[in-house]
Amino acid sequence: MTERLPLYKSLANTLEGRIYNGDWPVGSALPTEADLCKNFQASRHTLRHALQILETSGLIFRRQGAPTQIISRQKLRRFTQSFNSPVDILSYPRDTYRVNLVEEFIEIDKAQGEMIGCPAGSSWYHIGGIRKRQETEEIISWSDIYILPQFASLTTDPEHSQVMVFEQIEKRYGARIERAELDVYALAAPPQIAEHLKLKTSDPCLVIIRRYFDNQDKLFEVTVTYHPEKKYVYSMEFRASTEI
Amino acid sequence: MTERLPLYKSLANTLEGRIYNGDWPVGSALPTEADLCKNFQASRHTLRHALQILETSGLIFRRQGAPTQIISRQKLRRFTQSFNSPVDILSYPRDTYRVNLVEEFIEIDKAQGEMIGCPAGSSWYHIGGIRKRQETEEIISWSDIYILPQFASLTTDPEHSQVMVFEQIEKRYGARIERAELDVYALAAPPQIAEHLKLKTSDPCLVIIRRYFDNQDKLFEVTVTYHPEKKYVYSMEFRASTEI
DNA sequence: AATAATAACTTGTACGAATAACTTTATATA
DNA sequence: TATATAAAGTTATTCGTACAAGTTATTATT
Repeated sequence: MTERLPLYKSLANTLEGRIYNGDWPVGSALPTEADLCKNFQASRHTLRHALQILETSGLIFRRQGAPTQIISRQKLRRFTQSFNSPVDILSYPRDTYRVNLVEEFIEIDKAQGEMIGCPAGSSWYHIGGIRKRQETEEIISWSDIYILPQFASLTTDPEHSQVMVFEQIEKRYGARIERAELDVYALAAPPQIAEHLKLKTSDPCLVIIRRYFDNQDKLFEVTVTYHPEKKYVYSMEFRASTEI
Repeated sequence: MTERLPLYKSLANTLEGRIYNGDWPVGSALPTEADLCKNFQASRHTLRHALQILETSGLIFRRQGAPTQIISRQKLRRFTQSFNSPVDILSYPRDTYRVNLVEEFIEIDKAQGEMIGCPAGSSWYHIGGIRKRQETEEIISWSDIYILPQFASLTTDPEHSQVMVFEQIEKRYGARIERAELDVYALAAPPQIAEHLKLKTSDPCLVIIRRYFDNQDKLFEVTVTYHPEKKYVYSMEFRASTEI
């Protein structure tokens, strides 16, 4: 049961404990590698292996030439949700498809700008349409998709209705999603939307706004979707992890 | 501009390229460390540093004694959302507080079981109440909190109304959240809830269900919150990362 | 006194070597 | 043939040394 740990791991544990214990307070510097080697009777190689573990745990910060700094007293417990693809962020079933009913170049007014998160007066290409389930033809949602005007031509792509718009942008224009924002709230269905979704006005809707930013942090696509009550549940899972 | 990379990094890049190129297909084994050292004219130490980078990138899998396996052709692009504390998953403003209006031991019926995600007939302690903003006394939400019966006594804690229930459970009973599920959907306010939130029945509500699991994957708390239209927006941000 | 050059110190990179621990293959034993 | 043992091969750990590169403190210069 008493598994013998390798020296570098045991050293890492010891140092972690000493830091947690406050022997070297946050903000102060760790002793030099040479000193630690002497104190713990370990080779520099072994000691550095241990320090590397503390570094990836987020306890210390190292910079060539400068003393090692203590930056945290304990490993953070983080809760992470992760996806391998932006498609999973959307989590739409694959057996659905989109039907475009509106396509137009527009200039955003003040109210729209606040909703989608861009300055009033900016120009976008607007695609409005519904999403249906392939088998039952059931209407799942209404979506307003706003993309930069230079991407307008992608609606002529033959596979347009089957593929997510940001996937087309990534493929055809080389833009890469670096960051995405997601807002979720409940709203009484506005008259136009209600009509398309075959609802009564004031029926509850789940509104999901997604904003996609590229590697220059420039907003290049916004989608606003309206889901009728009970037709859609947005689900997520979070996990604790001690990795940095 | 041509920054000279250290040998181990350059080696890592080269190997990454060769793997991407298919020189060693996924599932096959990388040449031994000794062979790679000979081919690339590097010391074993340097080579292993490079391999470690590939390992944390998720390209190779290493096991003492066995040959190194190729497990992926390229670094995954993952989208992650991470928090330092479960409180941030909730993302409630800190200037709010909870007022309990119902406290009771209950047995879950079928409909409740489906909603909160536990078997019908199981026993829980139910806390029902509203959340108010500290300054304006504005009502933000109604919440139903379901906890295991053995945790019932925590409602007597003096700081109960100011602290999240799972925080109390973590502190007093030592249970740790290992995993959390989150469901979000829109719903017309049920009569009782509407009354507490001072809404009309059928006014739209945002329903958020959270399920907390411990390290044995046992469900130990479920909260169901109802937010009136426009009072609450659930926001998230995702980032691309090439770290594993 | 302010600035530039130098020295001292600290971490990063890179080499070499030996042994331990683990896996797989080959061999011997029942 | 099936099982246990031994051998060979591979990665893991640990020591050592030297120099490079970056940071900080000291000294020299203006």
